[in-house]
Amino acid sequence: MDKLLQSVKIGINEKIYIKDPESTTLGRRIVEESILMINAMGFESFNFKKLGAKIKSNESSVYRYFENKHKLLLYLTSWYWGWVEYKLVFATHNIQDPEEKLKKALALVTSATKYDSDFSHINEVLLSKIVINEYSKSYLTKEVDTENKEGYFVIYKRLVNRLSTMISTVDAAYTYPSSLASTVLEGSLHQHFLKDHFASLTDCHEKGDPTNYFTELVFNSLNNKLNG
Amino acid sequence: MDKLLQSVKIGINEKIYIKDPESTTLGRRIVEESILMINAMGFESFNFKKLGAKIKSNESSVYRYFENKHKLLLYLTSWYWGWVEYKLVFATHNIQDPEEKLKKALALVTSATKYDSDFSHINEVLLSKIVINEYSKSYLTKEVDTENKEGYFVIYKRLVNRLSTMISTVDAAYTYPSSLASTVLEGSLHQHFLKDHFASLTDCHEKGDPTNYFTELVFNSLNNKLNG
DNA sequence: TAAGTTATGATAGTATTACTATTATATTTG
DNA sequence: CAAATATAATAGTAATACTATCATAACTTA
Repeated sequence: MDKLLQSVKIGINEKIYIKDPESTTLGRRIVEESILMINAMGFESFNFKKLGAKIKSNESSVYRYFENKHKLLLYLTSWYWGWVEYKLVFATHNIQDPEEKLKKALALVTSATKYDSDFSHINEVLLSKIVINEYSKSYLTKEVDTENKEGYFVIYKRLVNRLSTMISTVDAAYTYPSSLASTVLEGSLHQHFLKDHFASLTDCHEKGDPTNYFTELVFNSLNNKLNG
Repeated sequence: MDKLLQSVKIGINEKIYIKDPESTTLGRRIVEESILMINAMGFESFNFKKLGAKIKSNESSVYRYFENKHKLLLYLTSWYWGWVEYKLVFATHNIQDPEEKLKKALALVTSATKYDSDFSHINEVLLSKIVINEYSKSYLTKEVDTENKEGYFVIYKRLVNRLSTMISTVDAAYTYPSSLASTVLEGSLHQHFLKDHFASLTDCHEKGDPTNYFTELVFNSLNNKLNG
C-alpha cells in the first residue's frame, strides 16, 4: 500500500530531469505538448526548438527542464510504466487467487490504453502510442549500461518483476518467469505495432486479441505436465 | 529449391540502395566496414563521413551507394534476415516430421550467431549483434508504411510467414500462428539484448537458453487440450 | 591505343540540429 | 520594496546530413 501511494505521484528518478516538470506550469506544458508533438511527428523529427515555439516559450527554457530529448523520452516512458504499475497494483491487490490475479494483470498490461484522465495534462492514450513506437529507442543505445546503473529504468524493471512474481506464484516450478514476463510486456507493444503496420505478421486484429493471445501463451506454459 | 538458390546471393530490394554494393570492391568495403563501425560505436554515432575516412575513401562516394544511413541499416538487416532465411530453408527442407522441422527452425532462429564466413566480407557475428541492437530502429519510424509498401521489409515478413506456416503445420487449430512466429523472432532478439544489459529481466543466461525457452513456449501452445 | 564513359576522390557549401552562453525581463518570495 | 529566481530572447558553435561541382583515375570499346 505504501508502494501504491508512492506510485500515485509517479516518482521518477530525479536524475532524468534537471528541474521537476511537475513543479511548474511551464514544466507541465512541456510534458503535455511534447506528448502531442512526438505522437504527431515521431521522435526523430521532434526537437526542443519546435517544442519551445509550440508552447510559446523558448528552446532555452525547455533545456532547463531536460538535458536533451533522450532524457525527455526517458521521463515520458518512465511516467507511463509508473502509471501502468499503479493501475496494476491497484487492480490486483485484493485478488486472492493467483491465477485470477495473473489473468487480471495480463489483461491490464496487454490491452490498448483507453481514455483516462486522472492526471490532467497527460494524454495517456497518446502516451501509450509513443511507448509502442518509441520505447525501444530509449534503451537501444550505447549508454544503456551507464543509464541503467543510474537507475533510469527502475520502474520498468519493477513492473517486469511484479509480473514475474505473479507467474511464479501460479507455478513455482516454471523455469522462465522473468523471460515470460519480459516477453509479455515487450511482445505486447510489438503486437500492437504489428497490428497497425504489419497486419500480416500478427493475428491480433480485434480489440481484446493481444490480451487473449498472451493470456493463452502464459497459461499454456504454466502447470503443464509436459514441462520439467 | 529455386527459392533457396535465389537466397544464396541474398536478393535485396533494389530500391534500398542507389548502386548495388555487391557489384564493386568499394561497395563491399562500405558494407564490411559499416558493420564493424556500427557495432563499435552504435548506429546514432555512426555516419558516412566517418565511414568514408575509415575506408580511405570519401563521404561523397558512400552517398553514391546509399541515400542515407537509414537505408544502409535496411540493407544490412535485410541481408541478415535473408541469410537466416537461407539457413532455415537449407536446414529444414529435408525434415519430414512437422514437429522436428519446427524444432530445428526455432533452434536456428533463436540461437546466438556463431562464426560463419560463407560471405567473405560480411561478419555475421557482428551483424547479428547489430540486428539485436538496432533492428527496431529500422521500422519504428514515421515512414514505415511507405517503406513497407516499397517492399523494404519483404525478407523479414517472408521469414515470419515461414515460421508461422511451420507452426500451423504442427497444429492447424492454433489461433495465433503469426503472432507466435513474430513473438519468437522479435522476442529472441529482445532476450539476447536483456541477457547482455538487463540480466534480471531474463532467465536466459546460459548458451542455449533462449532456444530452450522459446521451444517450450511454442510447443506448450500447440496441440494443447486446454485450448479451443 | 585513343576517345569516351563511368567511378571515385576532393573540396566546398547549405540547412538543420543540438546544444551553450549571455543578457534582459518578468515573476515570485522574504 | 529588494532580492532572488524563472523565463525569454538572442547569438553563437560544432556537428550532422546532406548536395553540388569539378578533377582525376580507371576501365571499355571502337
